[in-house]
Amino acid sequence: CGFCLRKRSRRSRGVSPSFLYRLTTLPDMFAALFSSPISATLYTIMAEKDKTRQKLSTEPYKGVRDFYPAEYATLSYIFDTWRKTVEKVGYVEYEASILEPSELYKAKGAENEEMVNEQTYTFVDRGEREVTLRPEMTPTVARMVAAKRRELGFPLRYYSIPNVFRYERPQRGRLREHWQLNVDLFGSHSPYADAEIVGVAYEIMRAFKATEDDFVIKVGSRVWLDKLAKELELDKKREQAFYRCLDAKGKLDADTFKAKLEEIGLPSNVLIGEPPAEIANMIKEFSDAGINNIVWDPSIVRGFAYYTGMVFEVFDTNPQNSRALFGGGRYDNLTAMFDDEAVTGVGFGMGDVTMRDFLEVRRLVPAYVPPTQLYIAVTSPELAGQAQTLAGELRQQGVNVAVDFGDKKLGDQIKTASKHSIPYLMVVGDNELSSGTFVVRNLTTGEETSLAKHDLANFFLK
RNA sequence: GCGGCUAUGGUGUAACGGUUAACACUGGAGCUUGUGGAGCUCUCAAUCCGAGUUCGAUUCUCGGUAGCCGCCCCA
Repeated sequence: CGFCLRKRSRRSRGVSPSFLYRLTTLPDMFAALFSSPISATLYTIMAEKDKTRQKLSTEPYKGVRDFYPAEYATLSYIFDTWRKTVEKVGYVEYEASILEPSELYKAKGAENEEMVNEQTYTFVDRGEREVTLRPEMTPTVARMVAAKRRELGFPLRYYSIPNVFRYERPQRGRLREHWQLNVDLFGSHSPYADAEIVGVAYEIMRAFKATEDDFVIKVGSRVWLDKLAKELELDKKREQAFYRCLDAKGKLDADTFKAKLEEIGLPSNVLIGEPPAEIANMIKEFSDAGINNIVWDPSIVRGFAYYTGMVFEVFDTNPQNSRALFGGGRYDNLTAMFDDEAVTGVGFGMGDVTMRDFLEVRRLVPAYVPPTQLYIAVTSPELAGQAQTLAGELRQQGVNVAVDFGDKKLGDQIKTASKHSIPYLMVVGDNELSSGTFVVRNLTTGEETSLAKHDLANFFLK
């Protein structure tokens, strides 16, 4: 009854049941066969076998990413650009564990508790402690600053590139794990501190080779909004509805936005007004310095977060991606839950995912070049040892060299080098070893350079 | 948490409900005794999971799961 098993067998040899069925027109016979004890037993055995053969999925966990070298190089490029830019302005890097006690995120009230329960990775450890994978870095850095407030020295310029986790449904630009540059300037109320942070955001965009036309930084003010709310005599509920409406503004067309405002009982011209003097001054100074894509926009609120002063968001000017790339602002009471004396701060955070999307759309991601500079192909396995020795000498002189073991055909070895995007190839065989002259080939251009052994390292180090 | 679309080898695609699930690329072996992207030969490899309808399901229905897109949320 081979065909009983056909469906389960890996390679079907023989006749299919449906084909036989059409020939025979004897369904009863097959019904009998299928229900026979022997075939039923065999079927069960095969099914069991299939189960034990089941392989693990190669998919990464939901909402997280694997980074193969080329992708990791892009991530590293983003990190390097971040680091280079903020360190130029005096920011220094800190790090902490991804594990935090859950209280850290729940402390601010029931609303936060709900967020922790529903949108974080939280578990109980063996010591009955409730632990959360950090969903953001700000509480951590607030804790660190509060812990050593008296010895740190202000103004304090800190940055970090932590991976952060959130438990929610992945979608475009939002995964369950991402890396987030956090830049914070603690301990100064100066409007120049606000300006420095906005300026760093600007410089980061420029460091990624974005032009001023590619993005715009919109600056708003919670102080301005609070004053407005007071003038309009908004209660807490209407104020929240107002902010929510402002937050959604980017997604709405002008008429829908006006309608929403009217729903709350606000005039449609409610957002017309002059910026606070410090912000007007900041924008003017940027403009004087030749930077013209930083503008006043009172509709910027940055959600219901802890911001208390200047707030800003960086927008992609591409109409197809009109969402905010990232943003930040001033907060005044961040360390309040640890310490009586508040430490003020201004800062921002930006994620690697949105940054990568931005760069990809604008073709600003640099081409992948592996750290390996040279691949040595070997004409026979017997010469592998000598090739290793030569490679060792080159490494001593600072060249990154990978060596083939010579157990594949020369052509295939070259293919491997090419597949790995290694820029240069060199063949080591009897001829080269006896003559002491080696040919280095550029695998992109095909250009070959003949070099004596003692000139090899120089070729790569120049 | 809610909604829409999708799900076939590693990748990209194909298959009126009916023959052994096809093709290309990729991987492996070779044709080729030391020089890559070519050609040829051989080869590995798949219908997301579970029910249902049917003589028969990759195909139709339902449920689950996953991916993408949107909503909610966005610290």
